[in-house]
Amino acid sequence: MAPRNTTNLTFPDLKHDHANCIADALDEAEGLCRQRGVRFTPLRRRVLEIVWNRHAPTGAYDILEVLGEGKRPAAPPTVYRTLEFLLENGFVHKIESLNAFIGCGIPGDTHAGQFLICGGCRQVGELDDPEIAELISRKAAEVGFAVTHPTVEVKGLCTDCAKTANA
Amino acid sequence: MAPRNTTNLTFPDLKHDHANCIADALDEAEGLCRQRGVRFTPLRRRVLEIVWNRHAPTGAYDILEVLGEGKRPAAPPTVYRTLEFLLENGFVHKIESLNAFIGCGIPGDTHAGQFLICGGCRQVGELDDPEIAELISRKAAEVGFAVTHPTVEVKGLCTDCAKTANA
DNA sequence: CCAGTTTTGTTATGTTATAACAAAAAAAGA
DNA sequence: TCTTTTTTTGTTATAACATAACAAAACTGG
Repeated sequence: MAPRNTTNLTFPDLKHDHANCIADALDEAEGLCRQRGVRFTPLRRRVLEIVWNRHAPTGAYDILEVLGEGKRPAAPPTVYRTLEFLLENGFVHKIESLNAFIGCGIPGDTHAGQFLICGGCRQVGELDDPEIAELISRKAAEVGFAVTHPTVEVKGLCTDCAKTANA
Repeated sequence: MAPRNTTNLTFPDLKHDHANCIADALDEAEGLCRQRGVRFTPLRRRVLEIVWNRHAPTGAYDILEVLGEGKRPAAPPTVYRTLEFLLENGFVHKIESLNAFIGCGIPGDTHAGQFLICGGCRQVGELDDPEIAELISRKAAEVGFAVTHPTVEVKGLCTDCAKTANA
């Protein structure tokens, strides 16, 4: 099985098998929906596919535009509702600082997500480090705060963009 | 000197001396502006005061409304520009997941901010733990990502709200 | 097939944010 | 001090992001 992109280790590898990575993500989502007894409708599949296609943070209105191609154009609530479903099921994450959505590399396991947002190429890598999550929860607990959803969004430069910046 | 609120340890203490905490924040900002050779204009002072007054995440349009009281109402760019200045100088933080702004408890030292967002009372505590920042930077570096701005926004319940929830 | 539920469509509107340019105020140089 | 330049603020318009409310359609379980 070809490696899915946006692993928990690094940035999307530009050399990866993109067609397969999308197909895998869709298959995985479908399986999880079946397990959970929720419906993976054509619309939901399509929206998830659009997000994975971009392989980068995608705004709701971008999705809307793609959805409309060919067919009668859709309205915002269609997309937002679908994204809500995909978020609840852990198939996408929302990047708050970008008002955008991205496919989750590790659905199934519900987690908050730790995102590395490159200011150069605008790509986002997902880091899911339990140590970070745990440290945050522990430090918060020390001041009496019970964490339910620890989100980390860090801005910086990915390897390639850092190289370019230095050159 | 009365304790400023939103410390780096806990939630805003409801018993703190609010009038002084605002005055201190304004004085501190004024001093830093002088040091830096930038202008702490009446508008900038006023916006920062409004944010501190709320002592909770404040939306740009909330600020706008307060600014307009009495005078001729201001327009959005006035507020956004002023917030931009306050952000650049580290006097306020933006909470991305709330699209809102909050006074920074430790201006002067530029830092990304780690926020504890209570889902009960909507208060936000600022935690500025160097260990967390460092761990994030280190883990990111391990995958070749150079962090410039590590932001943490965690949702959960503060001590009081957790108690209430259990009762 | 029927009743109930879930999903999607549709219209309208609310909320957050910025572009572009004009006016006013402050700083800097003569 | 007067003039030039820079910075800040005002103003108008619009872009970008998001949701409420209700109607229609599609699916589910009896």
